[in-house]
Amino acid sequence: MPELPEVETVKCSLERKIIGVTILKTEILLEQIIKMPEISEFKAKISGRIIQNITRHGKYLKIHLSGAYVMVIHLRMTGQLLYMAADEPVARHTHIIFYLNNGAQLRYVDIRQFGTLYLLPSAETNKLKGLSRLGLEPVNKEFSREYLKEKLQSRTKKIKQVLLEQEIIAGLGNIYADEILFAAKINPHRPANSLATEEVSLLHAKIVEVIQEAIEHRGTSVQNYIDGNSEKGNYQNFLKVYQREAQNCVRCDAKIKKEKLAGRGTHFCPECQK
DNA sequence: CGATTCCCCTGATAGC
DNA sequence: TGCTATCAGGGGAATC
Repeated sequence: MPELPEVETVKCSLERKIIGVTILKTEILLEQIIKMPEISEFKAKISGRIIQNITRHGKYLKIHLSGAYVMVIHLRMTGQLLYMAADEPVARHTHIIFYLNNGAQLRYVDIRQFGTLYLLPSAETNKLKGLSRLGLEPVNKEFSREYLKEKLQSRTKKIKQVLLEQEIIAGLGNIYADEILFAAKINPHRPANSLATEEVSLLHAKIVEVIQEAIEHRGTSVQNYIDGNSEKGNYQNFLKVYQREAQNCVRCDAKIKKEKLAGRGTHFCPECQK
C-alpha cells in the first residue's frame, strides 16, 4: 500500500521521464477513478497540456500541467502509476492510459479500484479537502517534537489511530505506523495523550528515522507496490513487526502479536512495547 | 465538534 | 476440487 515513502519513490521514478512531455489524449477504461471533473471535460481539459513538474504531498501525487492546471492522484491501496512504452501489453486492471508526445504512455493500474484522480486549476486545489487538510510531513523541517506533542496532548484516541490521521502527520499508513511504534517501544493501544514528553520525543525521532530509511530503500513491496518504472522497493526486508505475527521479536524474542485496532491489522511486541 | 461505522473493490487464503 | 466466507485497508461520507 503506497504510503509516503512509496509515493515519494513513484514521484522520483517518474520525474525524469515525464517532465516536459505533452499529454496528447487520454483513454479512460474505468470512469469511477476520475472524481473530477466529468469524463468528457477531463479528457478535453487535459489534452495538449505539458507536464511541468511532479510533486508529492502526503500520499498525494500532483502532476503540474501547463496553463496552471494540476492533476491530483491518490493511489490508495493498490494504485500504480506506470511509465511504459506504447507497445507494452496492457496489463489487467489498467484503468487509464495517457498518451504522451514522446511515444510513451503513462498508465494508471489499480486492482481494487480505490484510487482517485482529479483535474483542476492549480488555484483550486484547496477544494480537495483531504489534500488541503494535511498536517505536517515527517520530511518537513517544521515537523518538530513540539508540534507532535501539541497534536497528541488533546487526543484521547489510541496512538496508532492518531498516527494514521493525515491531518496530524501526512503520509503515514498502516505499515509505517506499526514499524514506528515498535521502534519507539510504544504500545499501539496507549491513549495518545498518555505519552510522556520523552516518549513523544522518541516517537518523533522514530517517525523521521523510519520514513527516511524507507525512502532510502525505495519503499516497501509487501503486496503489489511498484514504482513508476515497475520496480519493487526493498524496505520489506527491514520490517520488524509488520506481517511478522507469531515470529520472535528481534529485540526481546517474545512472540509478535497481531490484533485489530480500529479496523486495522496492528502488529506489535507485547513484551517490549510499553 | 470528535469519534465511530460503513463503504468502495479484487484477490489471496482459510475452511468445509 | 470447488465453493463460500473472510480479510486486506485509505479515506470520504454518513451517523451518533
